[in-house]
Amino acid sequence: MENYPMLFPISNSSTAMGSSHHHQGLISNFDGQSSNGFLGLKSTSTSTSAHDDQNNLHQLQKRVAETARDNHGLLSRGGSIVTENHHHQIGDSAGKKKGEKKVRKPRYAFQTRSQVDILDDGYRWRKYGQKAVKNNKFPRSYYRCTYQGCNVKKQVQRLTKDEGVVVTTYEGVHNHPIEKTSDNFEHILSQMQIYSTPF
DNA sequence: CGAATTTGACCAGCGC
DNA sequence: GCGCTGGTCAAATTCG
Repeated sequence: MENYPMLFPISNSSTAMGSSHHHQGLISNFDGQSSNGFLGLKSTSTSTSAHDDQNNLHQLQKRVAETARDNHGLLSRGGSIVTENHHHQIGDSAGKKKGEKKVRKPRYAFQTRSQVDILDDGYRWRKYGQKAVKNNKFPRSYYRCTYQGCNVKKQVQRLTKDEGVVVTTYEGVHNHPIEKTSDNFEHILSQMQIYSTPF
């Protein structure tokens, strides 16, 4: 597709997981189990169609929640990041070794309000797949970090309704510095502050 | 010309 | 065991 110009950088950058400040979106409300937990910023439509969206999201949550409970400690209520251990050996190709077949990789999911699917977090991603999910008219995109040895995967899914809501799920941890610089929203903000500092 | 996308096929896990 | 859903690969294509 054509690359959309970044209207406004999403502040999901920073150190991703580890930031004490809360993000906009959140998907990890299993212990809280609040109905509007992951829909905090998104007003739940009174329409019954909203059920589909939630259902779809529910699946994602379910998986994440499952492992989240396992880790327990990693999941902080109110936090915007959830961890999930996933098992997969087919992919990665020549990445895994013997022994760890059921290696569960941590998965971090969070929701963001954005018009574009591609959230630039400073890393280089290569799309390796796109699948349509049921109950969702929008396809889910699968990305992978292009850094050698970095098997970090990312998938982006948006809700059928409210295309403004995008669910991004990170899998793995980057073991390399960010290529891009001065892309941090905070960094830009800082500069903006400098420029916008009244005297 | 090289790298990133696109898109269909293929495969594994799960439910019935 | 079969079929569905989700996830990945890989060839072809496009983009820079």
